[in-house]
Amino acid sequence: MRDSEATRERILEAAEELFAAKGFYETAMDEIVKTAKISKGGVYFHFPSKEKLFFALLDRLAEKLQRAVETAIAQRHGALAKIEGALEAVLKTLAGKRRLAQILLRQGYGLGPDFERKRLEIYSRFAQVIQKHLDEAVAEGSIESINTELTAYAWLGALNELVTRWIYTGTPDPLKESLPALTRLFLSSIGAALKDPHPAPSPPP
Amino acid sequence: MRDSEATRERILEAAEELFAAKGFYETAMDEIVKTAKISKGGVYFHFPSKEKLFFALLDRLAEKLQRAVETAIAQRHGALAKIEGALEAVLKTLAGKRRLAQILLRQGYGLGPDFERKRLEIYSRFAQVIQKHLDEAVAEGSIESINTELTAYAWLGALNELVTRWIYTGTPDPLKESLPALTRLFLSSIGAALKDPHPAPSPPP
Amino acid sequence: MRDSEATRERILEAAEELFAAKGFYETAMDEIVKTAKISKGGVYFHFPSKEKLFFALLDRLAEKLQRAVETAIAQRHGALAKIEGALEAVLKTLAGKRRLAQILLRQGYGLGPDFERKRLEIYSRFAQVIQKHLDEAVAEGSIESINTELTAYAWLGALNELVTRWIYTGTPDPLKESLPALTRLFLSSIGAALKDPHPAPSPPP
Amino acid sequence: MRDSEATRERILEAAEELFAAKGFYETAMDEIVKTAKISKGGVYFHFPSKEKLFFALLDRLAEKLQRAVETAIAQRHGALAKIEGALEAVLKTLAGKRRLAQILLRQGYGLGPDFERKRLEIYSRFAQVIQKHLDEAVAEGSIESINTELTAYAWLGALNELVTRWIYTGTPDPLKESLPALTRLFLSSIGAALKDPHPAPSPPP
DNA sequence: TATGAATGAGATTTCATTCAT
DNA sequence: CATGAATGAAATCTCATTCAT
Repeated sequence: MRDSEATRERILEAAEELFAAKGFYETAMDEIVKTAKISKGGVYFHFPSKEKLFFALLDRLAEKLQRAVETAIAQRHGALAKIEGALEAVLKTLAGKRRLAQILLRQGYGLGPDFERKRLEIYSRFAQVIQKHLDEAVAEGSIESINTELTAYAWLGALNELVTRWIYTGTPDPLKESLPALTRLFLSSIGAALKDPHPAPSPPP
Repeated sequence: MRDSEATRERILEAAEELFAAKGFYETAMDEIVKTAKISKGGVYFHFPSKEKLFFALLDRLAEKLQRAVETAIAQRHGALAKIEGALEAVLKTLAGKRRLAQILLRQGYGLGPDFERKRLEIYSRFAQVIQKHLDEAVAEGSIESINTELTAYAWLGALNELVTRWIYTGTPDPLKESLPALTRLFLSSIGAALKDPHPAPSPPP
Repeated sequence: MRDSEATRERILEAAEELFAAKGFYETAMDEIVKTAKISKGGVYFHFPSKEKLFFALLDRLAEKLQRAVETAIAQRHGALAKIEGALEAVLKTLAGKRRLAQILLRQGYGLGPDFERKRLEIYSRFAQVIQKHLDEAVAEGSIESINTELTAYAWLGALNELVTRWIYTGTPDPLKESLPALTRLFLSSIGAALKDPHPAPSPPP
Repeated sequence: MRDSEATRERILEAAEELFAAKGFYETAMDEIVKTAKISKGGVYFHFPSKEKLFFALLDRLAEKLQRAVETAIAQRHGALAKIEGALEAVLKTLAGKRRLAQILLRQGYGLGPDFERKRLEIYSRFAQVIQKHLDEAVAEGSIESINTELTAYAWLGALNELVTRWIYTGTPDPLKESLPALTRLFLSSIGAALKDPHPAPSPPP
């Protein structure tokens, strides 16, 4: 049982590496088999098909990201602060894990309806988290009433595009350079102002 | 000579239809051949490979969209108004041409580095148009100074995600429902207000 | 494991038969697949390409012939006798194995530079055996000093042409008729006399 | 009519260049068309098929070589001298025309029975010339009675192999280095001695 | 005579998946 | 649980040849 899980993990690890680098179609099962140092039959024992393996990977990565976001959110108070925290968590996590970002944001597109459906499902989960906190911010009176669903997806798409550019072109640096600008952009878009993230040290009494 | 161009057109037409519906990898050259009512060799006479055919298609569609945007922009005056016009033009064009939108926004992702490079190149063209007008708006004093490049890509990404959802889920309706909300979102994000097309009842004096 | 080797053998057998009869280009992988009673993928599991399969075959046949020659040489004593023995062994082996001869001597010509390189490599191996024994004969004083390298290749070429004619025209019969004449020709060419295996009636005193 | 012949010549020239460099199968009609700066239909107007074009080329080249040989032979007197002259002529001609040699000696092998038949036919023509003069030498009493047919083909084969090596490996230089050794080898093989090719100037009376 | 777009059969190769061991 | 040889459908691409202009 323990061994089996380790094998499964090795397969997912190999698949992550290869899918991230070359995409779903350009990655052959043979390569995964070789990279994971397992046999063909071994892979098919753990995953019934290449597609299912890809989906399992997607779920795993989405969960990872979701956990990072949830942790960040839990540590802050106030809807707007939570939103800022989530944004920061997403960028930090994706910036640190190129492979994760590549698969979650770019792979699985244009691979036919099944893949698209899966991607929409994953994005929905994130969109709902964002939307929930936006709704709370509205309820709190922190921001004006807006179309929170549309806003959530717009943010997701913007993030996706920008992270993709970081991945492929290397610029601008996600955290140091863009995070404040992006946060400001997002908050502006809902009519809120950025709480000074680096407040000057208050003078001693 | 005239006929030759017609054949080329027929191939592109068939490719557009099939790639949009099933994606690059799930579309076989045989199907394009059958749909275009041409022979296999005929396709390869006009396009040296499946990939090159796909890229030619991408270019053609990008041009179409670009022309629509440019026309819309030319008819308006003032940077902000041009931006609103472009947004409307993009949404109108994409909403009316599902296939165009699908290929430009969703296909060609996760198909390996070559495809991604092509996509980045096309998006750059649009981003530059947006950025140029944002820069003008800043210069005019219509909006505050912001990171216009980041904003341009963020908008593109947001548009992409929202249009994708329209395509796959059918809701919300791009023009009637979302255009005002989206325009407001975008303009808010740069600290500008929507020129009230649907004036709210004016408050009592 | 054992079975795998048998399959490989079956493929080589089929390839030998077909390449010999029709040449490299005129033989389709489909035919090899059918003849070997294996699947297409099966062939490609054992040989990465048609060309590699052909080369593997060439090596195998060259080895076979080389073994026959070496055995014949080992059984004789004296450089000249060894040369005669080798000649006889080559003719006997090739005469008995038309397919082997056809592939080794005629196929793989005019198939492009890669093929020619391979052929030159194989011929070199044989030329070196001949040359070595010619050098020994010179050292022994059995024959005068000559350009042994050139002689080795000349003999190979002569053999090639004659065997080819036997193969295609059926005449003259390689062993019964030509062996003595050819041996005499070769030995004459290096200034040595045939050790009379068929003594002419001795002249009257 | 005049133009037509020039076109035909251009096609043959292009075909010669390409077939020599890459072989029959590796040369596409498209390449010939491009090199000859003519259209597809143009080639097919002059030659009914690729195979026929190749054969026409073979014939043309064989004729060229034959003429060189015949000229050389006509200038000498005595069967043995004629043989020496022919040998020299062949080597000189082939050494000066790599492409000619490549096609005549190496291309058209292993391309299936039709090609082999053609090659045998061409070689026969040369063999007959050699044999005729060998027979004359025997009749003259210049050499002992031998199997002249076998000898003719053996020589042809030897020449073929050696010229091939010159072509592909560049060594040894055909004329300067090998001609004397080869001539000696050939003459030895029929029991004749080389007539000093560079006689010391006879002293004045 | 010449053009070149079009044909279409056929070639090699790939690869997800299976299954006897 | 794991192995890896084998399958076979399908994919992309080639290329000699034709024919309307």
